[in-house]
Amino acid sequence: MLTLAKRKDATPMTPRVGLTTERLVQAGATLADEVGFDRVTVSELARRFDVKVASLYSHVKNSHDLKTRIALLALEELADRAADALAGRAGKDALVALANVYRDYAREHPGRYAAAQFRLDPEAAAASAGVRHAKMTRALLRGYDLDEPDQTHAVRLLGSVFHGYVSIEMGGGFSHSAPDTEETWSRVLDALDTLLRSWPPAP
Amino acid sequence: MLTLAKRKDATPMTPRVGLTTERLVQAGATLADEVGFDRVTVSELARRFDVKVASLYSHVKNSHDLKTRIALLALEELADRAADALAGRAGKDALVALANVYRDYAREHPGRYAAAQFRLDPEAAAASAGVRHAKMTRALLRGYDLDEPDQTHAVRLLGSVFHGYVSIEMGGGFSHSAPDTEETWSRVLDALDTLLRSWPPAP
DNA sequence: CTCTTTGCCTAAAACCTTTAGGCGTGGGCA
DNA sequence: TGCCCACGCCTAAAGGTTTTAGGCAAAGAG
Repeated sequence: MLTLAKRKDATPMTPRVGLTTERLVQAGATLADEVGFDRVTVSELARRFDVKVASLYSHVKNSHDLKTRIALLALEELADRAADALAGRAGKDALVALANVYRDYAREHPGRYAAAQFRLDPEAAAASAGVRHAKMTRALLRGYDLDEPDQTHAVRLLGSVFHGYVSIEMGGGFSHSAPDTEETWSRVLDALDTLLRSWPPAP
Repeated sequence: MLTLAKRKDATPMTPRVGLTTERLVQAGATLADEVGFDRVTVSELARRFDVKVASLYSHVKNSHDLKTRIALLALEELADRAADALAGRAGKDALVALANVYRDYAREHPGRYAAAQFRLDPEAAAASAGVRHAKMTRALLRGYDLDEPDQTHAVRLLGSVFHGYVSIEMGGGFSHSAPDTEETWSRVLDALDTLLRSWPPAP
């Protein structure tokens, strides 16, 4: 739970709560992790800051703007983690590390992760950390021997697998079957490593 | 646009419109494809049937129920297409066919595809066509030489790639970069085929 | 021809979004 | 020290979605 300034008492005109776009986005991200990104609402946020709803509209254009900002935050956080994980690693070591960044982030921050999937309008997308992510995946691939355009293909494949796996797993899609997802995850990473090591030549 | 019964005239009490859960779900799916799954709303549906909102609640428990039903419809349609595509094919041929089912469906029916990703509660998930999908992917893998548990790992990998790729591509994630996604898609499928053909043994 | 069921309606409460305008409070400036 | 203005949160209000409760008329059964 968020613990924020309470001001329910009768004090006629109390000091300002100190709203900021920053704080709103942060609180929004926390809220997303608690109740799900789709339930992040301007009203709920106002409630948590113990402030009237309209007050938030000075700091955030509208609901969509709020969600966009949360998405950007999540992408940034993810990229930071990825950069950390990649530092000093190469080859399969780096592959596993990067893959786990996404998976762990999704587990620790499901709401933020969902936010990272939020459909951004082109301008926001361009200004997002999405570019950093692509760059880092490319960096990771330096440990393998791939030229263009295969490198781009590989970047996209890795992105697809990471995102696809994590999002299916989070959605419970792998639940009711036998081998635990932990084992599958490591075998999938093995397989990807093998694949990248011997990427099939164009026909 | 949906073309449905209009009854705006002054006829005191006109014949019933003929609402059914079926028709609502169908119209909901169409609506999803037109405006996006997240904008599918009981109100909008009522508007399209030219009927009062409350009338829908006899056919659908609530908004969540409606969305769940649309999701189930989409999963069913997808499974039907997959079954068609898989019939009479094996090996890489089958792999490509199945993969394209997902991709094409997402392109033709973005709203329905989004619906298929809707988080189902466990009961609904169990009753969904999700099982059929898993079975078909397993069937596809008969063309490759995989024993358990590797087969399950492979099923999950394929699911991840298909879903991940399609959903990133739909979200515009592959937009601003050079090689067109068509080429990547076919190279990714090549790669998967190669990988399945020589699945790395457990360590 | 009456009875019951079915199907859509009115009414109403609760909640979220968004805009417009108001008014203290605090920081800046003299 | 004191004045002023911008900032920060508020009230008010309109419009949309969700959901429940209860009503009335038409359609179909006996």
